[in-house]
Amino acid sequence: MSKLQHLKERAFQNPEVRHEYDALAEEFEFIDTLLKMRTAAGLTQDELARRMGTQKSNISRLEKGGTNPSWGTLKRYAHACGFELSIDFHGA
Amino acid sequence: MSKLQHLKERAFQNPEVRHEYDALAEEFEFIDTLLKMRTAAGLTQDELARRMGTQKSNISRLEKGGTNPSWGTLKRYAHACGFELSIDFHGA
DNA sequence: TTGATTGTTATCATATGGGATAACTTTTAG
DNA sequence: CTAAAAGTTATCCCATATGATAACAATCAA
Repeated sequence: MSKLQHLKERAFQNPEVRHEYDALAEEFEFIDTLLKMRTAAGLTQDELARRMGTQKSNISRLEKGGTNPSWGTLKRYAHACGFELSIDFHGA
Repeated sequence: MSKLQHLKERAFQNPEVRHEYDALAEEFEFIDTLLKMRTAAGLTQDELARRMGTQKSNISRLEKGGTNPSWGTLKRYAHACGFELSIDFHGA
């Protein structure tokens, strides 16, 4: 195992660290999903914004993370990219 | 085809009607997902509310629909039920 | 029936999501 | 290099999601 791996494991012993890490990982994945949709649709932020009836700055804000978008906003984002969105839950 | 089916098809010619219908269907499915999580966890609204650090009245409001909850709220709901939540998109 | 549990509704206060605008930085094409 | 396109950041404003409390209705067991 690499030294880095070792440090990581040690750090993960701390629940605070672990939780923070997981939260970040989730957010990355979340943003990645948005970006995948937009790039799959071949749209710029500006074009997407227009389709959603909003401004590119707001799209950027969304895609930079750190916010807590509503389900409605996410659906509109998806629709503007030509997709449907669904939630599903799975055992923790 | 039943008379009812026939009426339905006629009504669906109207895009307004169609859209409204789809929106309702989506919301039903959405609420159903929430309910499925809570019942799977065997929780009452009150118990769930306590786990989420809120009130049962707010849970009821959520589950009655007509609102536009944030992604964060949905995740907290799921977590309180012992689930993880994920979004995925699929071709319209 | 009656009481307890569960869910609903109404209402208020507050935090924040999201719209709008403008200036700025980064990236890309010529 | 330079101009245009794409993305970012800051700010203001408003609508509304959500917390809190309380009274009410519905369900269910004893």
